[in-house]
Amino acid sequence: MTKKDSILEAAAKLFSEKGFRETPMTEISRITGAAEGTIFYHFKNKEELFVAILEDLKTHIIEEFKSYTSRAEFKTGLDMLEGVISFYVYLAETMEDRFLLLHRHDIYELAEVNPVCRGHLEEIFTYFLDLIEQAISRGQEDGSIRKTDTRKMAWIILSMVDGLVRFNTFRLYEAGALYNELIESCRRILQHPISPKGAMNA
Amino acid sequence: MTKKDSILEAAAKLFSEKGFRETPMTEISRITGAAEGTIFYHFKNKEELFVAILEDLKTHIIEEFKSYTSRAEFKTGLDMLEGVISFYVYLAETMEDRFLLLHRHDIYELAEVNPVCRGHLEEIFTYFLDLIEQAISRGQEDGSIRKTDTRKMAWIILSMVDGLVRFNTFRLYEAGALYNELIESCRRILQHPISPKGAMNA
DNA sequence: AGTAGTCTCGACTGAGTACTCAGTCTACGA
DNA sequence: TCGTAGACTGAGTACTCAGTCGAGACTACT
Repeated sequence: MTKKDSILEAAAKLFSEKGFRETPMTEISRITGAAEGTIFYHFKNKEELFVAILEDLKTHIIEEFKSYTSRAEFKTGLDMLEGVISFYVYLAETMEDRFLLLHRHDIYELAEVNPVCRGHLEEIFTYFLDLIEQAISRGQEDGSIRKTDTRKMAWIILSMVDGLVRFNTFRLYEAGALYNELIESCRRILQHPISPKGAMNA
Repeated sequence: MTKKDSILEAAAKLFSEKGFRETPMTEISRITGAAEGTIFYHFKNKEELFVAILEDLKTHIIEEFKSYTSRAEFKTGLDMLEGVISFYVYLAETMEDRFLLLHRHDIYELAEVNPVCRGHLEEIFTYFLDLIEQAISRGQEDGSIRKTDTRKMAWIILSMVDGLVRFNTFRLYEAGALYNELIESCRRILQHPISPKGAMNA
């Protein structure tokens, strides 16, 4: 692993755990064994290092989702939705440290003044939303999901899932224990209301 | 208004807008007109000032909710739930600046090392959860809400509402536009599934 | 007027902090 | 063997910030 990579790795961990402002460059230097000058040799300043980390995270998350959706097979749109949600929860658990970055305020503050940062952030959320919307549309076609404004519903679902992940991250509640309720709730929000089984044709 | 009060007010605004670490004491001093020494006369250190602000926020939020629930009249548990949610959204909008404090990471980090801070934070969330749970229980008694684990459902509802408020705060989406969908979704999650109208007796 | 307690002031301290820069090291081609 | 380009170094710089301190103002009571 190159010095640059180890700087990225260590900084990602520290920025997630402690925050951007709270992480001194000296600590990144200490942990990686790279001199402080080396960090500034590779990254113009601290902010640019942060944005580089965010870009990596974006690429990684999107790749993970692409790999998942390409290998999974969904019978219905509702199945797809459940799959996507459970993969979101799974990913948030397995890469909790890096997901945490998305729940820090740092990133949203920087996004307000740094268009590159904002771009990456929007790409991540747009990707999630598109995926959810895609599942909803498909479900509306095959009859597994009732007719609604797909974008708005996608926002509602994402809010719920991400809100839960966030409570979990902050140790206010263990999201794992609510997983079944989460899926069940999504189903109730989107399914046809009439009967528990047997889809109604559109 | 006393110097102490104006310090509390200005610091609350700054901590919410810019964050704890990002707000220098000199700025609080500059805005209030109080000397730096005065701030440290009233508050032992920056952290104690932060906790004092959180305590005020807690008291204020809980009072607002108490006042609301005491003057509102709900026909059913489901009505009460809708009322509580809409009041949450309303409060998050009208006191957006102070609500923002609850969506910053600062507070959760401090809560991990400062038990007083943690106490206040838990009190706020416990209050919300209890209120939602109370509405659900009442709804289960009067038949407007189906039988489920009330605490778990309260978490789900809170996640959804708070997740949406958070997206709104971070300017990723305007929550107002999703208000109807939010209420509708809660209703779908909690109502009996069989028919759109006419409650089923327990 | 005298005094004690409360409150306010702001220059000052010293511990950090991001970033710089002059120079070293290493690999490799001529 | 030498020249050179790129990776790397770490002491140094300029600056920020939480917190201190000694002095003085205001108030209330004797």
